[in-house]
Amino acid sequence: MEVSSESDLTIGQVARRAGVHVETIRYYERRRLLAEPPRRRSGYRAYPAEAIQRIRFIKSAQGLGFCLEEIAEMLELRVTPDTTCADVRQLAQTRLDEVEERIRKAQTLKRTLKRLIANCREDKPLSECPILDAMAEGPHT
Amino acid sequence: MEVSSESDLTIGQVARRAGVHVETIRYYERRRLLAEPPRRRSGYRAYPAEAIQRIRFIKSAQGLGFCLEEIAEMLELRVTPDTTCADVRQLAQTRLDEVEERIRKAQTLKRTLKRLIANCREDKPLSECPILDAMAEGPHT
DNA sequence: GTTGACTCCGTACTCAGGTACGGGGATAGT
DNA sequence: ACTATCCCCGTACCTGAGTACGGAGTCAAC
Repeated sequence: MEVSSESDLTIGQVARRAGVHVETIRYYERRRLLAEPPRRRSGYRAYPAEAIQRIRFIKSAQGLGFCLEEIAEMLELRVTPDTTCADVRQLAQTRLDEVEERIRKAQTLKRTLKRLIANCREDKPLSECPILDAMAEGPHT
Repeated sequence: MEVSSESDLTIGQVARRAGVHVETIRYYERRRLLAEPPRRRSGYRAYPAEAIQRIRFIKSAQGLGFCLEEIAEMLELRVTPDTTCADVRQLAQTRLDEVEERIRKAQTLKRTLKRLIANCREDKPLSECPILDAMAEGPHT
């Protein structure tokens, strides 16, 4: 943890290096995902280099399907004494369960769509279209 | 198509039978998914029984992953002369492609989460938590 | 010493698919 | 006749994750 104020970054520099927009950083600050950084006398935010890592962490966790609130929770955990790996694992497990559920639902959907499309190979008039018929019938399985 | 005005339904009756809220029906009307129904002298909407089927169609198509705009498009097709089953099939195929893509992405995600959780079986301190470490690293594969 | 790029701030807007609110008239049951 | 429920309408609000706007101050380069 270096404290040199020479190497501090502006919000724009952080944004470019982390691959996000300036507004996104301010948004994360509002959402308490990023601490309020110290300011220069001009009022400009002065970020330490670690800010970039933290934003990458956030983006990365988003890529794993976590929402910002959950990410905030993980970042909290990280500074709360006496929490263990198991607490984080619990969050990840919940996410995994949800992802598996999403996959199951999507696969049901896929089968239904495939079946409908397969039944619809000819240039029938719409009045006989099996896809429209199926949708007129209620829930799919 | 019966035109008996005796058997017309109020918006609340349609809503209950179709399993949606009254406001949802008004919303669909605004979104042009449902035609404006005739009114009684009181101003109350008077729906024919077919309205229920149409709403079920919408809900059913939503369950297949179609958004309201796409559903509106399908409902349009249904009354446009010279469209065939093939036009509807095209819409369904696009939806299928998207669903398959979603599944692929979710499966990658699932594998990543599983791997992370598996590496995290012990009650390590957070400082060594492989999940947090992984998220600090950037995009996942 | 001036231009152009950057930063500040608060607020409002985006998308989708609804849901909620509130004041007023209509209708049905008793 | 009274009450409970239903319906009318327009408008505002919700979630999530940002994006956009706009006027004012600041910083760096030439």
